[in-house]
Amino acid sequence: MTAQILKKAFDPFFDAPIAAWEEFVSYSEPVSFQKDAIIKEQNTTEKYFYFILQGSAGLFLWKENNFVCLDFAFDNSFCCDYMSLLTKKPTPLEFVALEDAEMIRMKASDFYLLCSRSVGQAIMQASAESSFIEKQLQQIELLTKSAEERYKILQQKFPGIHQRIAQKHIASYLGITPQSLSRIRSKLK
Amino acid sequence: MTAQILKKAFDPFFDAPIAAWEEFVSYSEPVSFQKDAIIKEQNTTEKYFYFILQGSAGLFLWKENNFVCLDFAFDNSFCCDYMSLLTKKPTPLEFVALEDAEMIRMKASDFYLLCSRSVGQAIMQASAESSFIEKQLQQIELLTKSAEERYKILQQKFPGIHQRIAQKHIASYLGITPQSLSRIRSKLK
DNA sequence: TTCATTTTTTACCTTATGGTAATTTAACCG
DNA sequence: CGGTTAAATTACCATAAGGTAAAAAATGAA
Repeated sequence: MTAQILKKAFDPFFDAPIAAWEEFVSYSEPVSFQKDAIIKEQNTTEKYFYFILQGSAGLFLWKENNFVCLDFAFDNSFCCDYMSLLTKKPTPLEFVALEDAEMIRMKASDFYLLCSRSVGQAIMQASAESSFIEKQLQQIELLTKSAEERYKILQQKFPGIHQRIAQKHIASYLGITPQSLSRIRSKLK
Repeated sequence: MTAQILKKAFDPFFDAPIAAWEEFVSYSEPVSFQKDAIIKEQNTTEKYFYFILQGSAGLFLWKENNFVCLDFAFDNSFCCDYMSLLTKKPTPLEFVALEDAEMIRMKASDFYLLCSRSVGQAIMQASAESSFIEKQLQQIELLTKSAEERYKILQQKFPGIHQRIAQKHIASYLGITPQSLSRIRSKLK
């Protein structure tokens, strides 16, 4: 059952009772996307909060003539254009399926509702906090590590990412061009 | 009164009743720091949540042989090693006064207590959310803007920052060396 | 399978930024 | 106020990464 999957996925991070996850799932609906499907278009407001059961997705931003990836999300993680969901305003961010994906999702209005309920509220607070921490870690990597080091860290965080995600997306996430990542990779092996 | 200052500072971002800010202040104590005072040492756990009444502070990370600045905080803003406060674990981050500063602060235990109270809880949730959004904006700047553009954006965000903060700290925040920032500045004028 | 398209690799040169060091300027302190 | 220290500037060269382009490889569709 889906609530069990959620509880298992998040138990290492914070202890929410199974009832909280069951409430979470009760507000959610299943949804699936094909690879490259645009889940949320740029300059729109996020309407859903997603949990990936299987597959992967990425949050992108248009820069000059190509996309930059701000975040990868894989199986058993929350994802969405969180900035837009929180501000209830459109953002230039695009949310894209990077593989065929099975997700569950909750309407934004239900997300806000859960935020105000005692059970769901702890989950939402933890979600905001862990999102901040992840972002700060990304900032630290960008400011203190070389592109090569960032690539190694990404591989440790998501082993096998190179088998699932196009190299150009990984390169954009690292803040370099696909050519540079290709050079780094050939140097490493 | 301090609660008024807090309400006025945050009214543009979310509407908390004055009672919430009064509760916030009731848990807080005044504290002052001299320029360059280390408010929290690296590899310790954050014990307080601060609000700056006057002055400025920065969050730093040691990199090889110098410090990198992750965040600046000026008058009328919250600050602390938020990652450490949330995880209750030590971080390599150092929190430093960049000018003589007047702050109020709340013990971490009171911060967690307020998180669980209905009034304070909204503030804490908003704090986590806005911290995330700020971090994501920083990540976007690092990934999509040149050092020169990032410098211009920083000046717009904190007008007069150059009169208050050492250039080497600004350079480290931008992800470049003081020499590079000096070159950019001489090119701009 | 074959063809078309996209992605990755490689090469060549350019550019932005880093490293070292010396000089000038500013800040700090007695 | 002068003297010491730290910070900012400037110059020189080194290096990591970008831009363009072309070839090779992989992917996807018919």
